[in-house]
Amino acid sequence: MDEVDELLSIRAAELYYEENKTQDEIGQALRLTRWKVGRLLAQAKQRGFIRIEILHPRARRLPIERRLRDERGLADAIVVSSAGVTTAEELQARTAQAAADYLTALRPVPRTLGVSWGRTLFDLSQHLRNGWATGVNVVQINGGVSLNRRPGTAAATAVGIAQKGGGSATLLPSPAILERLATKQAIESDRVVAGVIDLARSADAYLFSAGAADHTSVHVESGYLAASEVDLLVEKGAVGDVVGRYIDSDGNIVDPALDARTVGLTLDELRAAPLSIAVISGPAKHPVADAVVRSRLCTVLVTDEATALHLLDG
Amino acid sequence: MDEVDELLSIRAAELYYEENKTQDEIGQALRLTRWKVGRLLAQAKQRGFIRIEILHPRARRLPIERRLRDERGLADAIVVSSAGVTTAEELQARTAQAAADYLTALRPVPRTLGVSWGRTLFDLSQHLRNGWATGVNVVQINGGVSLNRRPGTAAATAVGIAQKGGGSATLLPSPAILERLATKQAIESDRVVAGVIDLARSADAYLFSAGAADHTSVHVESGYLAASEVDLLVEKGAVGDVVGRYIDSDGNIVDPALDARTVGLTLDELRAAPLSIAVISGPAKHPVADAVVRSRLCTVLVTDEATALHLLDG
DNA sequence: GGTATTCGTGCTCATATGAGCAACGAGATG
DNA sequence: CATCTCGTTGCTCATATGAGCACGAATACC
Repeated sequence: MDEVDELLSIRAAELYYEENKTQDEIGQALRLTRWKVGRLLAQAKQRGFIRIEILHPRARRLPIERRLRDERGLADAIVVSSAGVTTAEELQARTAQAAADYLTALRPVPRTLGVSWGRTLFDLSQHLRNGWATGVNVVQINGGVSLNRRPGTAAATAVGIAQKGGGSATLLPSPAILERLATKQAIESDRVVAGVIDLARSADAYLFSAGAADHTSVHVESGYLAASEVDLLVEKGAVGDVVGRYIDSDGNIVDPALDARTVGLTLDELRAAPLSIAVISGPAKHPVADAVVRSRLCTVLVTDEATALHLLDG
Repeated sequence: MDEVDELLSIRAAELYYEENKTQDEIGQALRLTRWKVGRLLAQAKQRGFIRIEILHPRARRLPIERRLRDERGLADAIVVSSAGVTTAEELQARTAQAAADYLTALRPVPRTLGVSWGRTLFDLSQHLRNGWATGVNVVQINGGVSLNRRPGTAAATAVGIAQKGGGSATLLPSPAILERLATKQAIESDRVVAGVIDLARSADAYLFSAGAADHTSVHVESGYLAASEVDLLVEKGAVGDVVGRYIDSDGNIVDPALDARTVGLTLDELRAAPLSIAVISGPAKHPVADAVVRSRLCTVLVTDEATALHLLDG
């Protein structure tokens, strides 16, 4: 295709897409046959001169979703468009909304749903519609009594998802991380706690997010970890946490001693699940998202466009 | 249109524009008739959810061009797309290229073309192709011996346009602005200078740009005006200059005494021309562009998308 | 210099899409 | 409660578009 044709294809595209002319009319205007016009338009598209965007908070990027499924072996992928997004909150809200939509449309409806907690999942619980399901029981899969500010978001997340789904929530009455291994073992051997964890193991599906390994982490905010401890984990290769457990870029536990003091489902139990939905968005979480997908911690990923492209490029 | 339909129209748009499905296939996927799908897509478009952009340095914005013609009474308007533009130079280059294209396609070809000078027109002269016309004579319409750096761009502009158009250039051998009125009158009564100005008055078409009233002005750069003098003009309401003459937002001369010392075509002579092409781009020139169009200094405007929208909004 | 090959062109035909219309149903109105 | 009105739906038909094909010109190759 020579330069003249390139210019003509642009002129044709202007008349076609901006002026809504038919290819025949364009042909008359540019002194071309309508077949030539059709070919010019096809070339303009094929060469990437035409960009079509869907501007809507609920818009998804289906081609990227397919690439994620095909190239990264996911059972399903939901990628929200970031076109027109200005703030990080907006991106988070879009992703949470998409995850809520996915849950709502999920068939068969899980009878028991294991959930983690955190900002993203709380947001998700807020975006769910009342009656999104009829009779879904929710069980927490990792410890989560918030120590500092915003107490109860962990509980509110599980309870919210359950109530709106016409079911009830089973909370895991334990801190996320304990200071001493003996305490953790004692708690896990408690009848109630052990019962909840057993129930969590039997869930039909899991829903969780991931945290970045930095000072904004909910673990720091909630007081389970000091900022300096996170720095140490990063030095050991941590890229973020999943259900409270810090992993490196290969999805391996970074600090086994710390992990042993963490209450809840293990990562291998999560990996064994037939349906585990990860909801991860934002540039800060690109490394964790990568680790989660590579190490097959989830079968379904809900994320944003930029994160998805990061996963595909790397 | 209720919320459900809005969501459906987005789903339909995804399948239509990103997955290249037919409306019939989309109907099957979403359990709708193909007519419903067509209507949903039409609504998505009409509500502005679908954005189609043409990404190319030569792309123009025809709907904006039409609005400029219709709403601002221009004989013609060329608006280059600023999609994907990152630097000011790029925008300038696109606009200059579009003006060069316009000149090349102009029919009837002007026998004599009056030109101004400046960065924009120099850029334009560089973008013209050899042989863009056969036998166009170019005449300078305002004084333009550069005093400081980049000497000769004024001459190079006129000569370049003429040579590439198979004609010759007639230069106006005079400074743009003289220090004393008497000197200006003396120069204008010189046989050669008077002849050039007469020729300029008889040109078939004029091509000029406009300068912003700030310290980046070519007049400051060329040494005709001190930065402080420009500040003074701004205080008196100047928004920029056209062929060396400073105007306010209504297109009136800001400083008649200064204007009397400026050599070249007057603004009223320019306004009387049947074809005068202004090439103006960049955010800094929004106010001058407005003044030029409002006061009918040009019949044809070549500009960028943002400037055009500024003219239409205000 | 003749022949083969490739590419672009204009066509036919099948398909996708949009305009316009009649029938239907939900809600308003007497 | 009957009727009216308006908006929605599924349709028919006209039009716009894309796929595939045969031809001819330009280029490569023997």
